Amino acid sequence: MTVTGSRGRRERLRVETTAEIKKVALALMASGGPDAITLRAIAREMGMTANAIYGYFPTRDDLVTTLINDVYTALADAVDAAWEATSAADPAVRIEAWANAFRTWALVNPQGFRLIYGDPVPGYQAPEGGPAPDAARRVCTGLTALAAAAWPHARNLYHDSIFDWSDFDPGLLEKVRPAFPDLPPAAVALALRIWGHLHGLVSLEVYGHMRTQTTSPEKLFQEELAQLTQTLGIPRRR
Amino acid sequence: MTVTGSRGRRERLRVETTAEIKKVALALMASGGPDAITLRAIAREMGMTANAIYGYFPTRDDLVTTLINDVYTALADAVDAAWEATSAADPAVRIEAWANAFRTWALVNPQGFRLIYGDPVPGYQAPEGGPAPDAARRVCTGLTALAAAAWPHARNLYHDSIFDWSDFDPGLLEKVRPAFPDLPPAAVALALRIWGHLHGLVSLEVYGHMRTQTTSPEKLFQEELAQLTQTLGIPRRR
DNA sequence: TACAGAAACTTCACGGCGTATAGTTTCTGC
DNA sequence: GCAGAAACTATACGCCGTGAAGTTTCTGTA
Repeated sequence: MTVTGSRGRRERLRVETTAEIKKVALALMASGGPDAITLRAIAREMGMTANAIYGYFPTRDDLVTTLINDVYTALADAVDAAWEATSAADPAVRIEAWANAFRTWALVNPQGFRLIYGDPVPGYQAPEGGPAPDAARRVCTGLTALAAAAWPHARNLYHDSIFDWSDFDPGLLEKVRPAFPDLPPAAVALALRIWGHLHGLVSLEVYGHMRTQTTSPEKLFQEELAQLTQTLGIPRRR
Repeated sequence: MTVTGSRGRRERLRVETTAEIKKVALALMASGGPDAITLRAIAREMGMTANAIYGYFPTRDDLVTTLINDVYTALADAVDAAWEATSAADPAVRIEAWANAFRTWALVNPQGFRLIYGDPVPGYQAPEGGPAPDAARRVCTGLTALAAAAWPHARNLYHDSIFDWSDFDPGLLEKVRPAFPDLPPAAVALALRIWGHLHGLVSLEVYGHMRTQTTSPEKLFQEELAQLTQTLGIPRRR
């Protein structure tokens, strides 16, 4: 091995090419949806043969899996950042910031949202383990933080909760329980329900199903947030 | 034209073949998802050439559009039936019946749910008009009925509503306002929000995103319904 | 009943897709 | 300087939707 590492050169080129493949794939996705991610189109864009990509990803599904991971991570970063940017003193503001960041990200990256949450791509089957679930967990952990922030106000609404820890995935609890030791199972259930609420409204909007019903999905979402904080018993801010 | 109508024979065969194409397409979809709907596979199954199908549907997207219409109509029928099967006297039971019918249909016909609400198929673009929006409207009208049933209890929660009629699609209002003349815009917004809630939870479940978080999505959904009726101010039954 | 024409269907062809196999070029470390 | 690995290309196969042209079968009418 030389001083500057000529072996490192190959490796660097490899990393760069891998990055370019992903970059081109994401660009194709942004302009034509998840289905536009074809090896041949990527190769065409890069001045390569489609088969060259097989040196970097064993199969198209592996490429898609990697992209899902990256995009999901970007979403998790966005909502985390919105959360961190607000003060813990005002739960309502925090929750609204998180939710708005979620929706805004989805509207800015509709194809990314589809990639993550839709049929990702023709016959794609999600692998069991891997890093994409990690990003999902980050989002869920963020949601639990949201529920935790509301819990002091909301706890009395859930006295007769039917949930216990066995109702949840161990992998999720592993992340969540250490972070929020005092939180009961009912709060995790609340977090998942809120996830469902927000996901539903956003996904109907992103997929265009709202367009034929309402002209102002924005208003609908803000109403949702207002009702959410109110339902959670959080005093209105200002 | 003969007495029994020999022209009618051609027509009957035509109708039958059209029906068979759709039947086979739905079967393919049920077993392999929306992407398994290929003209060649359908033709193979029917002992025909793929191009023969062009005599019945101008393009594959038109076939898919027809299927979406049929499947969406089936969903609308299912929830309508559940609604009709319950008494108007107990709004909580009615609402829960409607929502459970929605979720159950989705779990029994996951591929149908994907066809309706997902990326329907690789590059498919939904046409503007057509009968599929009609089924969507039926579902939304059902939801409005749901909101209407709850409105006597829930109205005082929405005194400072920000909605007016211009926030909604005229086509929707055309259906909804005659059916529920006394309902304010806020109730329609509530209906759409409830749609979002239910759609979100069900779609996360159908697409498998819940599987890595909770082991009992059923419990989560029932909790959702319990909280929903409670939030709407409907007295708990029994 | 014979026949023109329409309808139903097949054959052939094109380009696009993922991907397997085999061959070629280019780089790297000794 | 050279063996071997790594990167990449060429060719091929079987899928796909779809267009054009040809063939068979049915049907209403003369």
